[in-house]
Amino acid sequence: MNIPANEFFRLLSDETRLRCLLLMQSEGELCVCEMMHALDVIQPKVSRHLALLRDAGIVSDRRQGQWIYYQLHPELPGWARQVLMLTAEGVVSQPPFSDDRVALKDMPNRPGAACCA
Amino acid sequence: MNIPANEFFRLLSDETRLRCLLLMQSEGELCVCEMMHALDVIQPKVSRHLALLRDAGIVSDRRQGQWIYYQLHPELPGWARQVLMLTAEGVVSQPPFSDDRVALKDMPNRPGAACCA
DNA sequence: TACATATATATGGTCTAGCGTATATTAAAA
DNA sequence: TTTTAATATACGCTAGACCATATATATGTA
Repeated sequence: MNIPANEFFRLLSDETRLRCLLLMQSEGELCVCEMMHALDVIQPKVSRHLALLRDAGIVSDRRQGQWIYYQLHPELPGWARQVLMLTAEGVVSQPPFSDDRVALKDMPNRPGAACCA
Repeated sequence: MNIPANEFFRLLSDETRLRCLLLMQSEGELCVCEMMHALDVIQPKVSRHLALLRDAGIVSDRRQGQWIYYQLHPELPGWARQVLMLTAEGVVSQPPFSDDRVALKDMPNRPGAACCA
């Protein structure tokens, strides 16, 4: 990816997208239904935002059965990845980000990745 | 300042604002006319964007005579300042950011700060 | 095949960000 | 005090972002 810096930041400027990104940053690969549950957000909303991140090359996706898993794109430029790391360090202990990780852990029947990936 | 992370990124998502911020990051305090010249952008545009950054606590301003100098806010949270540093490292060698520094150096009659601050 | 689950996309609407132009404000200079 | 320079703000406009609802697609299961 070679997204302009301001475009990268534009994609981080939406709270839903930022929550998804920081959650992937800390938890690794996640499917749509996991993010729906963690953020308590309806499905089309999560999907739409993930599609924007995918189209920009910020995340990559992979289908496994009926689920589609997203993760930070492995080829994300170093500075962009570090921006996400630093941001995570700066805000993970604050809501809503802190709550998202808790809600994810509490999710019943999490699909495969968590147990048999 | 205690701006939410996504709001911080929203403010970095405009190219004009990001150019101003990265220029302040590398050059320190700058007045409006210096940024106008460096970015080749009309005055109300620069002013308006700087006002948004000031209102959010990302930059601070100081009047000296007829000029108003802006700089990254001294109390910017560590993670936010580091995000700017990393971004600068990642993109300063690319246009338009690279050109901005050159254009600033070439500016004739730069006001006080550069010579007698 | 028919149905259920997971995910994606299309649609129409509202709200806001950014723009250029015009004007107001403030300070220095004449 | 008039004028000039630097900066700030107001205004009307347009384009795009985001939303919820509805629907389409793809996979697994009965």
